[in-house]
Amino acid sequence: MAVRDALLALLAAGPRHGYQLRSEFDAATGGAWPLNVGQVYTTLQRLERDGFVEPVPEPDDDGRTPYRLTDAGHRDVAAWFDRPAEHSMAPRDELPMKVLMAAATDTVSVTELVGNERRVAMATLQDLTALKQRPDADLARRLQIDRMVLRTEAEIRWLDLVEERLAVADPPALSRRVSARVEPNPSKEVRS
Amino acid sequence: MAVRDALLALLAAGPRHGYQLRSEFDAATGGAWPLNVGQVYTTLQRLERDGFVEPVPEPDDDGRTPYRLTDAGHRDVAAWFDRPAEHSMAPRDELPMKVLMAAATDTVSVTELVGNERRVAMATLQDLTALKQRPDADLARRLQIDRMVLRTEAEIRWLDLVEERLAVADPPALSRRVSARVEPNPSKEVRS
DNA sequence: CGACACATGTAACACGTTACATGATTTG
DNA sequence: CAAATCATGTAACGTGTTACATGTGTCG
Repeated sequence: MAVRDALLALLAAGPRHGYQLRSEFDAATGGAWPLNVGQVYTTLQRLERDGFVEPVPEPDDDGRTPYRLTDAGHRDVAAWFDRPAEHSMAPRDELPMKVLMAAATDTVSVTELVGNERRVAMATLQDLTALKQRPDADLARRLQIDRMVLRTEAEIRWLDLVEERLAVADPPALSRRVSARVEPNPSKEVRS
Repeated sequence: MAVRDALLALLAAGPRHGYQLRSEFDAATGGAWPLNVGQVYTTLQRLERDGFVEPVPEPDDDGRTPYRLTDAGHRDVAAWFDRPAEHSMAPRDELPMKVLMAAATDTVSVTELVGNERRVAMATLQDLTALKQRPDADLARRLQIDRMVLRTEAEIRWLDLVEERLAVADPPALSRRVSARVEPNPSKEVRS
């Protein structure tokens, strides 16, 4: 619900029309994650359907109809800002998913996978520091770059950890095989 | 496409039927992110529609019909494992979204928001280290906990950075138009 | 004039997710 | 027997996302 929440947040500063929301969103996020204008209108419709926004009764001078928050909308924005962001257990992320599946299925070499990922991550790190050097970036952009740097460093350290714990029984094979190898593998798991 | 990819990866180890995939998924991810069985069947249908899996011609001894990868499916899994995980610019994440929107709209105190988030993050950190102590966790679970620890630490450092850069012109006001109260917001329970 | 930004929308689809319906089999 | 687990599926919804249609105003 990222887009939804973001639009509500922007509307908390006052009535806006669709196109305006798009440009303010771009400005706020520093241009990363370009937002398709159509999505703004779609989301706006859905928000109206759910009673969080409403069109301003009297249209603009130029026929544009700005939207404003309803009371419910205001409450929703406030709640969103108050509620701390979810630090999900995040196995949904692609990287841990890959690592766990590689470890579980034994169809790919975990060490190779980890090695690749680490190499890519370190390259990313270099790109990021290069980006940070350039002075043309605005504040939002720079903050996001910093976040990516910290995140990538954490990811690399995690990959080290994974290797440390999983590399034990993994042969240093060069060629990977992803093939159907049937193996009676009755794993029972008890949910906590 | 996390679920989709994960199921394909599991099927790379050999034909499986729906229920089996669910339990293996749970086992592989250590039980975090419980997967609704229905979703397995839904995803399986979509995968069949797209030509990545197919039901095994001869049903099981007990009438269950396992699915297996097609050639396209095998190629897809291999490609998934080969392709390094997307390190997205990730402004879609809730935390940076909140911070950037707060900074952009000036309807909430950024410092308060950052303070809250940091407090929550540090509480999470404590919960996580407590969880790590317990010996009942399997490998997958422990790896994910470690990842969350590293990630949370990175997030905290980022919040420090944000404060450093944004706190300049931000008055220590207590209430704004959209309140950002500090509720008795004790250590949020980490999903166990 | 032609290109381009402004501005609004719709249709269609993908994926994730939950709730529900329905049975067979096992087990206390 | 009753409850739990195994097992399969469907219906419905929500958000994100893209492609497309359409029109106005502006500026070189």
